[in-house]
Amino acid sequence: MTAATTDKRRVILNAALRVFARQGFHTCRVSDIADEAGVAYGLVYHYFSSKEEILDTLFLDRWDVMLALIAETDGSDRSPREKLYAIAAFIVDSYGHDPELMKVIIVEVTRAANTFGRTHLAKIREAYAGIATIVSAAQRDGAFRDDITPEFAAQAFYGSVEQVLTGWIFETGPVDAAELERAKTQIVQTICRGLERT
Amino acid sequence: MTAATTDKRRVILNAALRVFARQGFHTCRVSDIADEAGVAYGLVYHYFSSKEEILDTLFLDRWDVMLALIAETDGSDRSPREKLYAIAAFIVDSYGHDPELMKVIIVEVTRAANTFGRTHLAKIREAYAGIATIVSAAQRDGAFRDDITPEFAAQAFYGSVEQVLTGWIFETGPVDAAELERAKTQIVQTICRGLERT
Amino acid sequence: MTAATTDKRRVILNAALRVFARQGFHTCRVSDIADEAGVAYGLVYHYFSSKEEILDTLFLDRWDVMLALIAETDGSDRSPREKLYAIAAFIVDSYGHDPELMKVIIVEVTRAANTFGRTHLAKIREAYAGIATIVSAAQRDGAFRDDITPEFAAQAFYGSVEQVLTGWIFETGPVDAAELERAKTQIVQTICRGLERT
Amino acid sequence: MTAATTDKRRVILNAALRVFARQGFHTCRVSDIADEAGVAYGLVYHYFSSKEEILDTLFLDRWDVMLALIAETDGSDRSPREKLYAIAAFIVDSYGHDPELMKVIIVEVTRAANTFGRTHLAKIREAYAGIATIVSAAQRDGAFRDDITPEFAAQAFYGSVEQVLTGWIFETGPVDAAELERAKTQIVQTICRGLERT
DNA sequence: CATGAATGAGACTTCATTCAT
DNA sequence: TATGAATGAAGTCTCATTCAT
Repeated sequence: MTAATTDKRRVILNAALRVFARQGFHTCRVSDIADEAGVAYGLVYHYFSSKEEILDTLFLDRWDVMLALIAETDGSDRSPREKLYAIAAFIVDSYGHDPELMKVIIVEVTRAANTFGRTHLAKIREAYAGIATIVSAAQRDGAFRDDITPEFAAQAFYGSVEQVLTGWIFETGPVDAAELERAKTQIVQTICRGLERT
Repeated sequence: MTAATTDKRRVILNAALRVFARQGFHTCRVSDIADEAGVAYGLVYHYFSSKEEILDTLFLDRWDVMLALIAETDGSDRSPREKLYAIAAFIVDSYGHDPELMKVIIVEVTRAANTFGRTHLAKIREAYAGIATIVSAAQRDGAFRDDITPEFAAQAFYGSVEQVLTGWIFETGPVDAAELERAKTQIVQTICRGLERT
Repeated sequence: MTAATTDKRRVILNAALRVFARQGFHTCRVSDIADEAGVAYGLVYHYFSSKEEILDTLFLDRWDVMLALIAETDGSDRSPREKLYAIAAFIVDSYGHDPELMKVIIVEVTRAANTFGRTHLAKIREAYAGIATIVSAAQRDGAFRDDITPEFAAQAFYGSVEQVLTGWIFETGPVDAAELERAKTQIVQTICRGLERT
Repeated sequence: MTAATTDKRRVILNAALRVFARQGFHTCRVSDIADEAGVAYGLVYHYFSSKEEILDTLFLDRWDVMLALIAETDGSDRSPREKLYAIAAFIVDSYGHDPELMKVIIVEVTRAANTFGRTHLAKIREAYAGIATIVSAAQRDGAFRDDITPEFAAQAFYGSVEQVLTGWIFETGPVDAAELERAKTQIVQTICRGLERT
């Protein structure tokens, strides 16, 4: 029996993810999480101080990985288009790999502006800022036009990506690999063509 | 005393809008709405069958206007870029006119996918479909390239607009007229350049 | 147009009867009565001071007729068995004639001991007392044995009658005339045979 | 400290019984039950899903004992009169032992035809049917006449018993043992004499 | 670590009654 | 008489969190 199997904290976190994805954060009860995890009610409070903290943990764990990816991409010497592709690919593949996690992050955090979005606004804006930095550099390099502000460009890029994921989230069936690839290409095509100097 | 002043239904609706914008739908109580409207608790239930129905009303009243605008735009003989500009302008100006209403619609409905977004999914998708129709026609006319699907183009366009509004919603101060104009232009610039055949 | 047709008080009373019979006193709303009567909400309060007073009126109007019948029967020179038959017949025929009224009286008043039964306890007991008086007289005459107290005899008699009506009330279909007759006979047969000196 | 003292479910059930008997089911609040039990409000809902379920439990627990008694009596080889005496004695003694419980069962369930009586109609009718079975057998044996249907006989018998208890329920003082005995005898005397072949 | 009983504040909704017109 | 908008008290049920074992 490995540590991963018995690490109750992890078990609870995974259970919470499934429950949040299925029922929504506000609609589910802490007992639903405990039931899904197969642990006693009170144990949830042994590992987390509140229901909210569980969601915070799920969000931050993943979001920080993305921020790191953006920072790393920004620092690399790829072309602007390749950089944006890398970011789009990361988000899209995240969905492909763990749709439930991305559903929870988008539906319950980044788009839940009155609750968690508020709490994590700074963190969320870091991502936009990172993308804007890439655009800004591309404008200095002459690769991108400068009639579009980097901030707006970042919003258009991130907004497009999130909208595509939102569409998938509310479709019934799973999304196949081909569709994931197509999405990455189309997002970058559309936005970069709109940004690039011809 | 005009009808508008005494129409309690309207008074309640306006009060609810302010309360939803300020506190959020889930966080506010029906009594907050009654207090804000200056009416008795029970009167809210005289005009609306539930707190939810008030939000539905606020959303549908405005959304239907937008769907009509999209349909009308689609039927007009303007260029694709002009059509998309008209839609972006409508949404952006809606925010300029009544930021609270747009905040509530975006935060509590279109982005609240687990609650009202679910209920109004079909209505929301009508908007995407309308935009896709415009793109599709532009592709047939040869104005737009056809390597981007109309559905994806609609998502990129609408996602960009909503993301811009979301940004404003969480800024502290009001948005000035110049910024509204700049947003319209930049959205259409970016997305249309990405879609147009060169 | 006759007075009976336009007497709104009567219209409301009849509507209330139907509504009480269908939905029950506690479950129905005053607005249900107004709707059924086809009058405005507030008019109900013009004629009656409360929902309760409507039920009181329905009950007392009928119950007083029964008390009069019992008193009259008691004063007549019929045999004890004929007297009890007259009372049983009156109650059973009341059901045959207006099942809704009897349903409301029994279900909402005489058997609703914690609410109206309490209010009208004295009135209800007058009926038992009247029956007991008949039994008592029969015992003095030697027609009935005296090992059963008149009070108990009255309870057995009235309890049997009410139980039979309760049975009908919760049957689905209407009760035919033959069954009404059979009930009268069987009640009087059973109880009187049990009371009569052989 | 015995289990009976600390079994909170039992404590709540007993408290509810007292509260229902005193204030009536519809008139009491769940908080009254919690207060009477000396527990927190929410604990009531930890053990019961609704106020209604508490009443159901009180009713069914006792009613099932009575149905068992009727079935057992029916199967025994006593005389019909002894059988009916056993049933009357059981119900009357139930009142002697726990008048509050019988009050609640009669007032709030068997005579509350529009609410719980409706829900438990089938259960209640089982009792009538059991009594009718006893009468029917007595008619086949020749002990009882057959000019009274078993169903009617059951109604007369049960109606008489319930009417006697209803009388006690609304008397002020407690009922002494002698009166309980007298009631059993008089019920069986009256009804059986009315049913027996002479 | 683990359990789940216990707590209690909080919110929606209902509806009898009043009242201005 | 007649209308129906307006009032507001009341009660059920939920559920995050605590705590004794």
